[in-house]
Amino acid sequence: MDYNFREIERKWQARWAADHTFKAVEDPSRPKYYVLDMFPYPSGAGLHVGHPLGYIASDIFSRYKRLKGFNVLHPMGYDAFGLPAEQYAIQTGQHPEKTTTENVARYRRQLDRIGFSYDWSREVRTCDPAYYKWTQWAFLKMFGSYYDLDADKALPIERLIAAFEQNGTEGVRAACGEEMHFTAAEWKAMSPERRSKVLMNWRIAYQGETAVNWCPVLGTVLANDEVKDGLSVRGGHPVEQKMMTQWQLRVSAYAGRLLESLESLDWTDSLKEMQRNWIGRSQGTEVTFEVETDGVKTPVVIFTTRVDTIFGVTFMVLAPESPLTPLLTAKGQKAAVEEYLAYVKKKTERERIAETKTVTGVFSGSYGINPLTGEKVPVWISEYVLAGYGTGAIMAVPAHDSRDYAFARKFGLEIRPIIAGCDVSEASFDAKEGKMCNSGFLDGMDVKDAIEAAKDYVEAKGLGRRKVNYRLRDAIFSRQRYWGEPFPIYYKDGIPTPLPEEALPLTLPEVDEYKPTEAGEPPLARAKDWTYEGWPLETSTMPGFAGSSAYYLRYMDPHNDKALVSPEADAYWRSVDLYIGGTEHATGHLIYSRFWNKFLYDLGYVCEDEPFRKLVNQGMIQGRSNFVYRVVGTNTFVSVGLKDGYKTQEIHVDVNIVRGDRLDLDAFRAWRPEFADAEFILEDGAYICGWAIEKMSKSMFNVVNPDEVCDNYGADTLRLYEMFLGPIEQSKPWDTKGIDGVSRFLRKFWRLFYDGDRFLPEEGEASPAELKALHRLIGKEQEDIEAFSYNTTISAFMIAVSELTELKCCKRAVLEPLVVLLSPFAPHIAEELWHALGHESSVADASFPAYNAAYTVEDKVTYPVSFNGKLRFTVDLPKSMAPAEVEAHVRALEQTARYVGEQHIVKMIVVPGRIVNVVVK
RNA sequence: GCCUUGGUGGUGAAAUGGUAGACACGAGGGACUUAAAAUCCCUUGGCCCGAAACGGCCGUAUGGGUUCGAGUCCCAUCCGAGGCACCA
Repeated sequence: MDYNFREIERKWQARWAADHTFKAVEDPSRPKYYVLDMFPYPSGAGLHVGHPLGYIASDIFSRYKRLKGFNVLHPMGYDAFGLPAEQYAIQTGQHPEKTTTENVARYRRQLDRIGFSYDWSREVRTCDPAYYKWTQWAFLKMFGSYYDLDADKALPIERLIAAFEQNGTEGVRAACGEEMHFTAAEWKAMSPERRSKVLMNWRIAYQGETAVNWCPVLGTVLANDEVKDGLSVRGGHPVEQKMMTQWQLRVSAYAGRLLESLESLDWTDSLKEMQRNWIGRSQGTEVTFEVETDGVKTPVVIFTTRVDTIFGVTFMVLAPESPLTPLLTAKGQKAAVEEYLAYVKKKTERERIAETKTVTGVFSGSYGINPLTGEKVPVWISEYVLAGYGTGAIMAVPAHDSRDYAFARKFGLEIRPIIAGCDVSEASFDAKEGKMCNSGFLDGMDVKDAIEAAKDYVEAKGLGRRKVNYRLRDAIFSRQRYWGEPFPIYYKDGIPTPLPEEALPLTLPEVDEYKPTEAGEPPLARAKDWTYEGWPLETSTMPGFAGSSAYYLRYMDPHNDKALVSPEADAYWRSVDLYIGGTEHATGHLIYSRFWNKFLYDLGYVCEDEPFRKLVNQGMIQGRSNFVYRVVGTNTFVSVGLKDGYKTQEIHVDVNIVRGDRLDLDAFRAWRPEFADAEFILEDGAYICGWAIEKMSKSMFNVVNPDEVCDNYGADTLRLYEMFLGPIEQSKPWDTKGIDGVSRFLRKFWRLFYDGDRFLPEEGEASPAELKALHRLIGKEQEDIEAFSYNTTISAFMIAVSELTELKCCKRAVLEPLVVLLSPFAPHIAEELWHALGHESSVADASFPAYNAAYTVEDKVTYPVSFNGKLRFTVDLPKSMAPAEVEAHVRALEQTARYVGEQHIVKMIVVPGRIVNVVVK
């Protein structure tokens, strides 16, 4: 019997599905392990070989953990709401649900061929009303909560309202948009509209006006992580800043906790660092400057991390969008300021980024008073100060801040150094080192000490206070699009009002077109009767990250229609033990999910504070493109090695008709009609293609479909090969050159069991050499899988199989454990052989063989080693070593021992005349 | 500019501070075969000596350092990848 992978794989995939082999059931008597992949967006293009890289890695780990006795939860689903399906719908008029369903079916077919151990009974789709009911539910909970700074967690908004009724804002410490103060009497006197507006200042999900990223081409706002270099991540369309009223999530309230608990996570340092930067904690001071405008005084709070440089302040700067800007514009400067504001406003975000080096600004006509020196300094307005960070106003110290320096140089403002001996003739001196000067009471202090001393001073004198700022902004949560979750909000007398929980899910209505209305309203405004009890419903929808923020919780209890997840299921599965996915979600999904989870944790719906314990980032698989070279003006193609002799045109050729850079000539002629009569200039009888590493994409003809690899080599070979390619965290090009190696390995493995039709395994005792090969592999595999070093595990496998082949091993006692060891990597062939060995149940239910170190130790003899006439230590040497060699070794050891001195040498490995390994206790 | 990474044969890559290049691909040579496929064996970092060797020298981006011993640790430099970027 030959290794017929097509038949074997088809057979076992059908069996696993029919037997529900991988169905996970809560079982408190067994330890759980939750392995999760980042669920895919089912695009129209289908899977390419890059997608399954992470899925294969997690599948191997799942199967391994299962063999180790864990009750493994390994689910899969689809992030099915999103822009591409909607753009397609706008173009074709097809309902996005239709294309999404088709794409999902195609993904599923492709995934099934690779033999994953998913529990498909737990599949979720974010666009399914039974699923998004819980996305809407969470939104309602956020709408109904505020963040209490004393409790340091989210609490029901009713508690805040009760506090307002008692004492107004007095004594309330809670995360909010702007500082607000009112008494209980004032609160009670407010109209319902006013109260609704005021509460928005505290709600965790709230409606508020902010500068948003508006993308005119997509007709929607975008979150910060959906914009890169001033262009939308999806589609690459220009994005501009615009003030708009939008739904937002108060993620900023969780900035401190998101930062702190990062420490406890088993994620890579680089990913944690990315999140740290994104959250951007900075410790500084808020200081109040009196600003005088046409004789009127206004207190202006500025934020700085360097109060110690306050004696070097020579001007102040306001953000153009700051609400203070009109207030602080003096009459005489009004025209100039307005002109500048108009100039800033018409710039797109992209232009703003492109021109960061151009310094612009305008004088406001006001003067601020330095609270420490009483000195008057001019107040300027410039776009280099951001309205959204700190207080939107700064004190400028050009001598010690490079941005202030550039501004001062441009507008001829004074540059006053306050650190002794620094040179500011060419650039600012930003370093926090040196001795203070020109700084009153700080003079002579070291800069590091001055920072603290200045903070203490400012606080003691009541001029300001210490303040921690975060860069992390609230997430804009509405999109003016069709294909997303509708908000469970209606407008009663114009007041945003939550739908009752019983009304969920609020399902997406049918519309005649998927475009915005003529009036510029979102597509949902086209829906007939989009109302609740006669009142209009919200017409925007939620963004992509809404549905993906808590999907890992839904897998724990996917069919529950009473709760997102039952307390029992949550208490059993708790959180994801291993999460595998790409780094591209570092500042999006992975922040939102953590926020969402912490919120649910605060309200007591989940028992773990963090969703993803361990996270592994798989690298990307790039494409390896191939080229042919057409001699210009002909239909003749010249092989790469000879192309320099001709004038040629480089043409991408489909990598699927190239093997090992050799072009399949007939397939090439059949590929395109215009190449049907192509002629070739060969080298060494073959046409060799050129190549380059590029992104895997249709237009480069370098997309390799996993289906084709499964057809030609089998799923087991695909799995093994993708893992053998290199460490999973690393990006690497897909190159089919090496695939024959693993394919050969599997056939060799098969031949340990079958010689033609003869089934070889037999009873009887295994030889020491055979056991040694087996146990070395067991030890190595355990160690490597835990470290996600799958490529070295596979190498160890190849060595073991070569050894056993050479030993002509046919002992069941060796071969049977070998099948179990292989099963996480190549489950189909393992299952087939496992059943051939007479087992009824799946190899997935076998247990991982126990490692016995005794078999791997070589025969050794212990020799005493002495120097200076005293016995110092012993050394193990192979039994087979000749006496003369032993003598040489012992002398070498003595020499080394002299260096090592009195320390005790535990182990030493020696080759003739040379010490190789000394282990010192 | 800042942060995080990485730099090892023709290629993908291995190496708790201890014989660098395991394993695999490719290449070259050979066996089996009418032939091919499949399979198996040998060689394969560079240079040198030699009839042969279990011979010698040089090699992990570059330059220093720590160590009995450095691909691995420390410092500086160069190059690549990813992230952030007027965040005061």
